[in-house]
Amino acid sequence: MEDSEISPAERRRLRVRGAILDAAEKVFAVEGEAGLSIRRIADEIDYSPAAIYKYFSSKDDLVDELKESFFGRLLGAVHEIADRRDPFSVRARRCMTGYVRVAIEKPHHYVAAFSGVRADNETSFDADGFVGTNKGQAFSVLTDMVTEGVEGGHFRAELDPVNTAKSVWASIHGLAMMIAHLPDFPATASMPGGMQQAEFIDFHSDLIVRSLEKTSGGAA
Amino acid sequence: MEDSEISPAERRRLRVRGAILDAAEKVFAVEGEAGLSIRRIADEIDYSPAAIYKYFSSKDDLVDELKESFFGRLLGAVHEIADRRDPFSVRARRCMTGYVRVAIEKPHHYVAAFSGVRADNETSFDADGFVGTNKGQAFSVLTDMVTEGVEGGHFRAELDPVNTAKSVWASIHGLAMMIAHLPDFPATASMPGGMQQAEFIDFHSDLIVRSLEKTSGGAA
DNA sequence: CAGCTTGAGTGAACGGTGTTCACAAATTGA
DNA sequence: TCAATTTGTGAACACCGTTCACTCAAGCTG
Repeated sequence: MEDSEISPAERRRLRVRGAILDAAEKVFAVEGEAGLSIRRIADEIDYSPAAIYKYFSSKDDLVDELKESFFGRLLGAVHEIADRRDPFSVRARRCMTGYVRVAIEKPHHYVAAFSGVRADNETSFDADGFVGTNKGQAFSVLTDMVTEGVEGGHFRAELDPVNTAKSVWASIHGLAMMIAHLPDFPATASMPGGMQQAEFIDFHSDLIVRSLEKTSGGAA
Repeated sequence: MEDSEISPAERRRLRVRGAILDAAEKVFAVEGEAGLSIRRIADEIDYSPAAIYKYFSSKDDLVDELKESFFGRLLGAVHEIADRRDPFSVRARRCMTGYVRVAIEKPHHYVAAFSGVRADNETSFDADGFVGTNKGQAFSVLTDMVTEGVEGGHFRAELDPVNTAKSVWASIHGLAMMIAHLPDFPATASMPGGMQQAEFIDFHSDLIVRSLEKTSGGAA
């Protein structure tokens, strides 16, 4: 076995590190970044607050790892959908609905994943290191999909894949954010014609795809 | 003059209150909610931190007032556009581009206006007090526009105004949020075919309107 | 085994936050 | 002028992220 290179000490270290992340994840999922404090994590895992700094250089560092791992899962879900052998039109829709669905499973994660970008570093959209990011990859999945749609003749030929993908991303991002902030955004019981959440996500995705398709004219 | 009901004392009080809000606004616009602290405001206006609590019951209260007043300006701008006598198709597009344009003039305000909703109270989308809110009014402007589009025969007849307006709002909200978080979201110099910001907002709005229109098929 | 080095873990502290509270000062009304 | 109400304050409380000198146990080396 080649993995015997990791010593018991390292294994112990990794276990404690994991415990920190687990505790943080649990609090973060329920109460968001606001409810998460170093002292709280330390309390949860029966360590002193200062101990955490042996494993993470700052709270931001710790939270960034939570965000990245969440975005990794989100990316995985979208990739899994995009790689299926469904007809293009259903695949395209499912990419969007899937994105929103997974994103709002952990609203605090999704919101935080975008909110924190500014303070971090100058995460320009096109800066180096974006393409390698989970976020960057999620974007390239979209770009590929639009490209395929244009080349396959499903989408209008004049659509530039990069800009179109950005627009699509913005639209589904908007819905995800809306639901994350106003949990019952779609289902407004008091308003007539309100939809359930899943139904509305389909509706929204359908509108987006329609805006790209060659022929969107109704029947007849 | 009937406004002589306000005594000099009240006028003084209002002036101090205004000074607090002004100082807060100035800091908030540049550094966002993170950079805003009661002590900082107090410093700026040469008062003690505790004094502020004679005018606002909490920091959240103070910030809420900033957000509401910003959203009021945003609402005013959209209304102003919606009430113009332009042809419907340009008015519809301008509503969206205008919304995004004004929203991203104060990115911190716009982001905060949505972020804080959750903690506040249970601001369900359809709860009482939403229609009276600036946010609620901004939404009804959109609903009216979609209704007009459907009734005027510009939009597909099967579109439900309420759900459609929500979808449209989500899409433009998404772009506004994207730009607020990633300031150079549209203009990716390193990627070929990148657009400038204003150009991209037009592009995005156009896609949205196209998804609603009866005939979106390309030429010929 | 002794001795030394390395790293984990800690308690106390620093500077920061929002907020409260008893108290002083000033302004108002009678 | 005197009482009452309001405005403003300084000190404190409880929290926050973070640092630092310190202890102590584990691991390696001779």
